[in-house]
Amino acid sequence: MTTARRPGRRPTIADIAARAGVSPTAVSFALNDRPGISDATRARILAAVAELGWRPNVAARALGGRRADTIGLVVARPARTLGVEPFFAQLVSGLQARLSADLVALQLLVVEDTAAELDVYRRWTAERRTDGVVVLDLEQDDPRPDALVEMGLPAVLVGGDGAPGPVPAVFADDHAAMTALAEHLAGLGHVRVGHVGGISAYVHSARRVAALHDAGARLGLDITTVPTDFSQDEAAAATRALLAHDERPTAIVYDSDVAALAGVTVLAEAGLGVPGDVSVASFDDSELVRLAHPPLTAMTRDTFELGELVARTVLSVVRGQAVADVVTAPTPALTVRGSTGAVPGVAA
Amino acid sequence: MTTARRPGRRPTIADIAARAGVSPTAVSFALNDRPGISDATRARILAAVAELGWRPNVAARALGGRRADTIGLVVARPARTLGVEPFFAQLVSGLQARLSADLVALQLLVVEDTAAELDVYRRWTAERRTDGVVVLDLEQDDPRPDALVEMGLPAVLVGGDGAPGPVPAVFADDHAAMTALAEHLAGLGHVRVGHVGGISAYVHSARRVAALHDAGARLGLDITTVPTDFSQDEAAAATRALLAHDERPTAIVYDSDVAALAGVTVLAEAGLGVPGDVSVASFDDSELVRLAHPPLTAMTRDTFELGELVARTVLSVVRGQAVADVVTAPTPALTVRGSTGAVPGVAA
DNA sequence: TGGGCGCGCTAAAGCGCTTTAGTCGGCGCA
DNA sequence: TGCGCCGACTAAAGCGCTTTAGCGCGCCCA
Repeated sequence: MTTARRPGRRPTIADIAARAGVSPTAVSFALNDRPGISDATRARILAAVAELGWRPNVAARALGGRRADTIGLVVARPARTLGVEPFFAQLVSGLQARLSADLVALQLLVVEDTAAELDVYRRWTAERRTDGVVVLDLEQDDPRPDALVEMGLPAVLVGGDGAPGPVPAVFADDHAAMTALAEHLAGLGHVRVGHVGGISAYVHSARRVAALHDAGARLGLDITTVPTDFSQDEAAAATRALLAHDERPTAIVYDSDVAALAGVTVLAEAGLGVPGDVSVASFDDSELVRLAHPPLTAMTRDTFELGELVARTVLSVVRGQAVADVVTAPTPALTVRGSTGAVPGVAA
Repeated sequence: MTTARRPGRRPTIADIAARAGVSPTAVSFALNDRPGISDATRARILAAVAELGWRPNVAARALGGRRADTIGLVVARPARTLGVEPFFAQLVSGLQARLSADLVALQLLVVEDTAAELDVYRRWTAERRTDGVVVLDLEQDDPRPDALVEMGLPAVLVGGDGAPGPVPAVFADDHAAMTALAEHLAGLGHVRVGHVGGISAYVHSARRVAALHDAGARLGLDITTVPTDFSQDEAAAATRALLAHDERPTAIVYDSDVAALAGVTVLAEAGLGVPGDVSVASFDDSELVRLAHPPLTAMTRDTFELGELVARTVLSVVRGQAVADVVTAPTPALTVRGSTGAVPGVAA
C-alpha cells in the first residue's frame, strides 16, 4: 500500500546461501564472524553478499533478541525551547557523528516531563526499540537512574555530580569551571557579582551555584544568584532584578548563552555599557556569544566533542564493555573576550 | 550480555491470548481493529493487555512487513554546523512533536554529502528501518526525488520550487516573502541593496535571489547578491565586500539569521550604525535575531509549526493517504524591528 | 428439512535471522 | 584397526507478530 515494491524482493540470507551453495546457517555464521566456517567458504559467502547487495533486515535481527542498533535520547523540556539552545543541537550533532560511524541510529524524542520520559523508556524497552539511552538534565534524587537499572535499559548520564551512581555518567567539572570564572572576575577587581542561574533542581545548575558561592567566600566576592528556567524572559527579568539592587553588581554571570544575550539586551536598554558599566560572562560558550558585541567572555567547551564522548561511552555500555563509573569530559576553559573588564573607576 | 534481563520476560500476545482464553490470532485481530471479533471478546482481550502491560514488539511487527513506525531525517551538511542553525533545531523539534504524538520515532543522521545521503536511504530501505523520510535542501536537478521513488521509499521534500514533482513537497513561498522584504526596503527609500545569499545550488536560495532581483527590477532597486555557504565567516567576508563597493549599499539583506548577526558585527567594527548608516534585514527570523541590538527586521515564520506540517504530511504519505503534490506552508511574514530605517539623509 | 451464508474464531504458515543440536568425514592416537 | 575428537557444515526450531485458510455453528430462506 505504502509504496510499490520493487519487482525483485530484497535478497535474504537464503538467497545468498543458495548462491554460495551453503546453508543459511553457514551464511549467518560467516556474517557474524563465528568459527566453524572455512576461509574459502567464508570468502565465497561474502562474495555472494556483495554481488546480491544483501543487507541485514534489522527487524529480523532484533527479533532474535539482538541489538536494535539504535540509541535513544529523550529530552524532557518543552519542544519549542530546544531549538533555541545551541547546547542541545551541538550535543546531538556530536552524538550523531559518533554513532553513525558505527551505523547506529539516534532516536530522538521530546516529552513533557520526567514521568513521560520514564514511560518512553519503558515502552522502548518493551518494544526492544533501543539498545541504550542517553539521559540529560539530572536532578537531585532523580528517579531515572534507578528506574533504568530496574528495567534493564543500558544508559549513560550526562552531567551529574561526579560521584559514581547506578548508571555510568559523563561528567564535566562545572565546579572547577565556575571557580575559574569567579577567579577571573575577582582578578579584575569585581566584588559585587550577580549570577543568573538555571533550574535549581538540576544537579549541574546547583553545582555551579555552589561553586560560585564557594569561590565567593574564598575570594571575598559578594554573590547574588537568581535562579531562572533558562528562558530569555526569566533571564531578562533576573537581570533587571539584579540591576534594581541597592548596590548594583559590577559583573553578571549567566548560566547559559541565550540567557547572557537576553541580559546584554537588558543592559543596553538600561543604558549600561558592557564592560564599561557592567562586565558580563556566559557560562556556556557558543556562536551566539561570539557574535554578540562585544563578544562575551565565556567558559568554552567543545559540546560537539562532548556528544562524541557520550556516544562512545554509551556504545561501550551497550556492548557490555567495561566502562568507568564516571567518565570525565574536559573541564570548560575560560575564554576572555571583550565583555569583561576592570571594575568601573578602578585601574585594573 | 548487554543487560541482565528481568526475570519475567515481557508478555507476548501468546500470554494475553492464554489469559483471555482465546487464540493469538484473535488477539492480533482485536489489537488491530479487524472485524471478526465480538465486542465482548475484544473487551476481554484488551483487559488482558492492560493487566499484563503488554506492548508490541516492533521488531516482530516490522518483520511481518509492517511499518517500522520510524521516520528518517538525513542531513547532508557538516555535523558541526547543525548546532548553529536554529532553523534545523526548530524544524526537528516540530517534526518530533507531531511524530511522537503518534508514537512514531524520528531517526536522525548527519552525513557528508548527497551521495552518502542516498546510501543511507538505500540502507534504511533494505533494512526496513524507516517508513519514510524527510528531505531537505533541495538542489537544482536534485537526484534524490527520483532515486527515492525508484527505491520505493516514501518521502516528503521541504522546500523546492512549488512545482509538482515525483515526491510530495511542503513548500513555503520564499519568493513572495522576499518580495515583501524588498518592498519594505524600497518603501524606506533604499535603492542600493546588498544581499548576502546562501548556497546558490539550493533551490530555495536561488528562488530568493530571483525574487529579490525581480522585485529590484520592478521597484528600481540596485541589488548586489554575494552568495555564501551560510557560514558566518563567509557572511562576514561578503559583508566586507559589499561595504568595499564604490557605492556602499544602504541596506543589506541576509539569507539567514546567523549570517545577519555576523554581518552586524562587521558593520559595528566598521563603525557603521544600524540602521543609521546601513539597514539590516534577516530573511530567517529566530531568537538570535530578536536578541541582537537593535533587534533585526526579519521574515518571520514558525519553523516549529513547519516541522509539524512536514510531519503530518509524511505520516499521510506513509499511510498511503492522498496527499497534495505540493502542500503550502504559510508564507513568512515581515516583522519590522529596529534594524531597518530610512535611507541616511532622507526623511522617510 | 436442508442448503447456503456469514459470523466468530482458530490452526498454521511465514517474515528473515540466529542459535542449538546435531551430522559427517577425516585425522591422531592407542 | 578402532575409537574418539575436532573442524566444517546443516537441519530445524524459535523470536513475536500478522495473515491466510478454514472450521463450526446458528440463522435464513426455499
